[in-house]
Amino acid sequence: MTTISDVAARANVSTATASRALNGKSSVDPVLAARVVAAARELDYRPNGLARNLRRRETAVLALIISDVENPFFTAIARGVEDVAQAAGYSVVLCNTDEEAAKERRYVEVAIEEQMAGVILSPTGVASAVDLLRDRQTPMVAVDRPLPGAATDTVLVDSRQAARQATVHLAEQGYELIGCLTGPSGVRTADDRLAGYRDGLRATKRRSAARLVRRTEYRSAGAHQATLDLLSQPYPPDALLVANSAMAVGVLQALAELDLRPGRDVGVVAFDDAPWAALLDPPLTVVAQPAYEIGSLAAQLLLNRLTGSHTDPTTTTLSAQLVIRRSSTRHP
Amino acid sequence: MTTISDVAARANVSTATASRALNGKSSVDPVLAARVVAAARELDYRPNGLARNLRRRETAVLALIISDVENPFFTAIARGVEDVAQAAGYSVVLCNTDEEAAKERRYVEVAIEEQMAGVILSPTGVASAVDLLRDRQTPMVAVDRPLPGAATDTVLVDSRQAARQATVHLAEQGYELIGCLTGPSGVRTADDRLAGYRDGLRATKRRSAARLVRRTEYRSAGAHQATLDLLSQPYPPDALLVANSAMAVGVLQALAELDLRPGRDVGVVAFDDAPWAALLDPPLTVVAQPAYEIGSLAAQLLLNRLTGSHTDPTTTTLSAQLVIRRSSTRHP
DNA sequence: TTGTAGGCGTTATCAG
DNA sequence: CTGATAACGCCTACAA
Repeated sequence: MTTISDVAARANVSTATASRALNGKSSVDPVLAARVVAAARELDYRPNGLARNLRRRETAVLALIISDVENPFFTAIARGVEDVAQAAGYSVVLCNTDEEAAKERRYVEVAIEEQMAGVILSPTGVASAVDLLRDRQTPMVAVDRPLPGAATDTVLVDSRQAARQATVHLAEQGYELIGCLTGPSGVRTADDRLAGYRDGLRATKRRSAARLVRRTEYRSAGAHQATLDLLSQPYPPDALLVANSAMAVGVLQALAELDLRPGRDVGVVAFDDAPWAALLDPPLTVVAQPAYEIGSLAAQLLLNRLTGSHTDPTTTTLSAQLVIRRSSTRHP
Repeated sequence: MTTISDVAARANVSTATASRALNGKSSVDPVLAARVVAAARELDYRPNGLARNLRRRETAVLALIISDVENPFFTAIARGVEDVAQAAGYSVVLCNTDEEAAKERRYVEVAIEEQMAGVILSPTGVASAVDLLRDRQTPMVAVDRPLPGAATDTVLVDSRQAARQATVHLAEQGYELIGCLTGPSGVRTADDRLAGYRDGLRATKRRSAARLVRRTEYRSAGAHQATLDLLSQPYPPDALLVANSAMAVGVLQALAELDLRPGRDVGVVAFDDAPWAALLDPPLTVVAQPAYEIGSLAAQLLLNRLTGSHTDPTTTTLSAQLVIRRSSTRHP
């Protein structure tokens, strides 16, 4: 490994001058600077980031800790984060928690130990991991889900309002027994979507019934089973509000197996506008969340903190958009 | 920031002993060890990974450099990598190149500068970035696409054979003018799929015609346009082989706009078995690639190198599976 | 403008 | 088994 002192030696200068020349910081005699740059090129010198960061006590790396790399909602967030971070010279490390508090904690520890500059995370719920960051005053932004103690910049989507709107929409289409399939209890977005669903029922003078609600993990398999379960009841729901797109896959599979057609037999609205939603027959009505914007905004907030802004933490709530397609209208 | 010497001081031992106790390496008097551990806990000590890695000259982080975080094929690879890496105590950094050689190079440089333990990448084609790794002898595994010079462990899928098989399948279903939509020239998987398509035509005594082939980037928008283009010709194709699932979205959109029904009007087979493929009407025939296995195998190979295996580089070619659904059969 | 020298936090070496 | 001490590679006072 060639080090800066190799470069310095070859250029016949001190390591200090070499460092200065390479970083373009303080003023260096152009002649010497040229010699240094030439030497560096000849030796194919690459700075050792570890040493540099150890010295500078910071790393130009941001951690983005999310609960599912395979969920398009989160990968869209990742793009938003990455575009902004890149532009500012930061790299982004994507970490996958699988909704497990233990993994989240582990990744937070990694972020701390590697002295990463900041963390963007969608908290799994339990606050434990976050306290570590708070204690160390590592800049942090919460996305998608708020943090309990919440002296933290946060970017959310108004899930509850969106769920309410979707539910009202289903009611207006004439569906009577509207069911809801949401994520695990304790996961804030799942709770919010359920609350919004109940708001919607109330607004349209419907009674909410526990038998119309199922909670599973935010994945296809659970939703599939839950749907079969819901629809095998005596008075099954004639519409479903589904809390994310992975679950929607399971729901639609189940409906197909039961030979029920979305829209005609069972109204369906799902969160997240996946690229394939419009391809289905009938096309799937969705609640489109501004995922890319969440990511880019979160990154922007984090960068502001990194450059020393000491304003009070803000919470931004973006709104989602109901995109009505035919899975939620009474047409056959 | 509390350092190891704080811990040592509080436990009344030297930093050396503290380090040993904390790492459980060499044998330490149980009494002292206990004091150290207690002190560390009381001070909420977190080791500084930078310093440790600088000293150890290695980092327990692997870089996974892929061309598109939003492509389910790559996220599935990521899971495979992550599961294996995690189990071995490594963290995984996911980097997104957007198929741009410049970004690839940048991430490779980051990986080198941060002294990451190894790199798994799906090369964009140009070899430049890879040479950096070779020169430094950073352990590396190529996935999905081979490397030119190729003294490197590689995990591939037999795209060509799979494309051939898919094409033959379409021919056997009675489609006469089979077209092909593939990725950019120079991207190996795109070239292979095209070659396999031509193999398939040849095997079924069909002539290949340039007018039945379109190449665009591996994304939905380009495929959409290309499909409109292909089908607006005098003698349009009656079947299409599509090189990935993002492109399939664009193709299916275009078909819907033209009021053409997959299977009946235009046979369609696409690479990658996305979770939604079976939900479409008609369900989409796909070439399922073993993405998770690619990732886990690649990670395993990399870990072997890290632990000092000096065997010759291997190239593993996994096979893909044609999953026949109704988009490629003549039923209406 | 340049060079010298010290330290970032850890771990490895080598005496004791 | 323990403790000084010397690196790891880089950056930055400080002095020249």
